[in-house]
Amino acid sequence: MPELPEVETIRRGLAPACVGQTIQEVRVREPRLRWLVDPGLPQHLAGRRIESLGRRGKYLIFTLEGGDRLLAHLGMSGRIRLLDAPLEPQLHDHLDLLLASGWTLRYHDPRRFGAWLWWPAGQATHPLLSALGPEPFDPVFTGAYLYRRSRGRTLPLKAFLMDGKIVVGCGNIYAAEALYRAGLRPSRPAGKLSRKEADRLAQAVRDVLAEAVVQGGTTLRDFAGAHGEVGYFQQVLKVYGREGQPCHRCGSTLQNLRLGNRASVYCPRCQR
DNA sequence: AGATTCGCCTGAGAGC
DNA sequence: TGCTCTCAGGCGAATC
Repeated sequence: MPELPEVETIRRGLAPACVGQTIQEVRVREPRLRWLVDPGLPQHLAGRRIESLGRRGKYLIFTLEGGDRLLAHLGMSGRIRLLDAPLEPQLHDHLDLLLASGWTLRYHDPRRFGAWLWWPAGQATHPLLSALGPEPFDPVFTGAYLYRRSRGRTLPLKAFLMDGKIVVGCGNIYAAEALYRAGLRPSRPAGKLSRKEADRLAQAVRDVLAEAVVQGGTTLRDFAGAHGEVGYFQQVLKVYGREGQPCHRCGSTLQNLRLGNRASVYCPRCQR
């Protein structure tokens, strides 16, 4: 499940093969993704040069010469692989970008929660990005910021952290890990956060995500980078997926509670 | 407005 | 073997 570190890993893997390259052809085999792929997309992209590959939260942004953009989101199960030849597509290989260099960028997504969206240059902001909160590594993302935004909120801290309007990039895995590092219980109402705890939480979010980027993300089932390489952060996970196992810090049995239909593993002793 | 639930999807695993 | 059920979850939309 690609969260910020996985998307960043893919971006870094793709960039050297994409940036400066011309898109020769686009093949859409299955347009029914999160939103229907614009039938005009192949036309829009053919013959265009990719100027840069950026990231905003969990979105990849391909900027083309002239300022038009292509927005991609991997949803739950999306993968992008670089192939040195356009091999026979397999089940769930929904979309290909064929580059003039001979490389093929192939999108694979069994659950089809992902998206590929055309974003014309004339449109200054994209509606999916306009309401997003700061990047976790942005200097504005601080304890003071988290403290201010959490005032008056009653929802659980975990849901608060996973809200992209508060901060981007934190999905179920990294929200759970950050809360463990900060010693905060996932169910705690966000508004009850003290100023000091807000500092700890902001630091924990930054640290967890930064470390995960260094490790190349978390490979639990099938996440892989652009070249098929796996991530290593799963070896660092302290709570996610460890229900019933002992806390690495105090030995207590880790508990799982369901918050808004999502698994939330925590240590009942270390997290208050 | 904030909080909560739903819906979109398929694959893996459990249980029978 | 094969069926049914549950769970996984990003995130926008709908509802309370």
